[in-house]
Parts: sequence; structure tokens; C-alpha cells
Amino acid sequence: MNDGISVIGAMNWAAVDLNLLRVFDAMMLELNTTRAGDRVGLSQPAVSSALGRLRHITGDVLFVREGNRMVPTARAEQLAEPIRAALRGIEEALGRIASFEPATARRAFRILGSDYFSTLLMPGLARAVRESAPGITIQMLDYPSSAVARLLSDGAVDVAVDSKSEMPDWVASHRLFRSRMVSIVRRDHPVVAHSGLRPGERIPEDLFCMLPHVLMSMDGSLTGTVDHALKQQGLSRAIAVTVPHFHAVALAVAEAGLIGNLPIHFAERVAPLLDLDIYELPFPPPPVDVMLYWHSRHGPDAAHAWLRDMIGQTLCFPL
DNA sequence: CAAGGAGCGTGTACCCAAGT
DNA sequence: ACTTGGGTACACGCTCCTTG
Repeated sequence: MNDGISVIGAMNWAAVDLNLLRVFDAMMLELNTTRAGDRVGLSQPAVSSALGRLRHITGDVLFVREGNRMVPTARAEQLAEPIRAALRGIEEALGRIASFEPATARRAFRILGSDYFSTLLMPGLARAVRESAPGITIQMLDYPSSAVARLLSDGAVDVAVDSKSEMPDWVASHRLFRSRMVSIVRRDHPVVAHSGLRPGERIPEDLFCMLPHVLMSMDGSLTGTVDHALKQQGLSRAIAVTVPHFHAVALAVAEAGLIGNLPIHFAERVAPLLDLDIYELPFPPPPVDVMLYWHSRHGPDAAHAWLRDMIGQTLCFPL
């Protein structure tokens, strides 16, 4: 049998350092020695050195340079899954008893979340982390919701902040807060001003459908949840622009005189900065639960629990 | 198409800390 | 005292991209 285990079995066990396997796993995820080093808390030369020792131990180059990235060899591909499974088992076993000291800990956490969540989360989280855990680095990544489970499974992200959706059984979750959509319009919008509508009031259906909309759409789709609600009442709206980020919705509203719809907490954050007014949708929008997701293997990990707690404290809004 | 800059990986030198 | 592994600093070579 020529799988990864038999390959390791043929090696000198005395030379196998657990840290080398962590470097290997980080390299499989990053395909870059500098970023792999960041992931495991080593410098780039140290990762290069560790790779050298791994190459000596396995008798395989493991990664070959291809342009500006490192490509795993067939042997590395064979070793990847058994090594990751072994590391997960060890992490889980140690996580049950390991303590975590934020003040002295040095490591990086990766959080998946759109610009909506990074805007709400990062200012407060960054302040809290700087004060209580200066050795911790927080990296926020933006991927479509469809990638959440895969990235959690790969270990590419530690936790994900996203709206509630169907997840595999192994994904653990916690509801952070409940949100709903509101409309935003430029404060000096002539049509809205002429209508006599005051901020915070419900926009009449005819005015809502008459104004050109900017829609947040990751894939360019021209229909959102609002359109389904409108269609049920025999109405439709005109989408003038779609953008892939919530910030771009706010900017388009501010500069192009469009109407946009944003989650209320995000709208409340950006409206004062861009001279926007917030209005209620013409119909009661369905509530959206915002969830914190993580792989259940991290459940007993004290460091992960600390991160989840910090996020929960930062994203704590009244329901 | 060639030149130059930027980015990246590798290797070496030297130092330090911890373990043997 | 020696070994090992990690750090920084630096040089070098390779590749990609931009620019003229």
C-alpha cells in the first residue's frame, strides 16, 4: 500500500517533529512559505528550513516552485489528508485541556465575513484584541456564503459570520443577532424630499418602486429578497446598478441618487458618514438571523472559544 | 521585445535560548 | 560544552509584470 501512512512508516520517526507536520499542513493550505509561516508563527526562512528537513525525511521535494507559488508534488498530495487528520486529532485531544492566555498568546485567526460584517465587527474587535491580546492577528476574508462550509472544513478560516443557512452536521453555530433590511436614500434626494416623507417612516410602495435601485448582488443577479416580496403584491422595481459589496451600495446611494436596501445595523453605521437617511421598507421585511459558524472540532479549543466569545461580545445588538 | 522592478524562495552567516 | 531550532539580515536567482 503506497499511501501516506506507509510512506511515513518507512521514515526515521526520530527525525519527525510535530512542528514539521504543522508547517507541511500550512504549506498545503497556503502554497506560499511566507503565509505558511504566518499561519504557524514562523518566519519565512524558518519555514524554508523546515521544508528542507521535511524533504530530507520524506525523500521528496514535496513542493516545487511554479512561478510565484509553490505546487505540491504527488507525494505531498498523498500525505496531505492523513497528516491533517492526525493534526486535527491531536489538536482536539489537547484542546480539551489546553489553556489560552490572551495576553501572551501569539497566533493568527481568520474570520470569514462580508464587508457588512467586517464593518460592524472589526473596529470593536480590533480595539478589544489590541488591549487584551496584542500578540493575536485577526484576518478577515470575504467569500460567498456558498464557500463557508468548505473553508471551515479546509481550515482556511477559523470562524465565519454569515446569515443563517443550511449547514452540514459538523458545523457548530451560535446566533449573534437578528437583522432586517431598511432602505437608504441620500438626505437631499429631491423626489423623497418632495414627497414629505420623514426619516424612519415607511416608504410608500409607489415611491419605492418608482426610484431606481442599487442592489447588492455577488453574482450580478437582478433579483433580491425584496423582489420576491414585491412580486407577491404584483409590484416590481427598477434595478439600475448591482454591486458585490454593501459599502458600494451605500456609496452609490450617496453619489448617484439611487435608493438602496441594507441590513439595519450596517445602515445605521454608514448613514451618518455619507449623509444618508434611513427609511422602513414598504412592507415588513422578514428577519434575518446572523450566525457565527465554526467547525465542531474546534469546540473544546480554548483559543477558539476565546475568539468566539470576543466576536459575540462585539456583535451584540438588541433583538 | 528587452530592461527593470517587485515579489518570492532558498541558502548562508551569525546570534540566542533551551535542552542534553 | 554541544546540539538543535528559531530569530534577523543579507545575497542571490527565478519568475512575473510593467514600461518604453
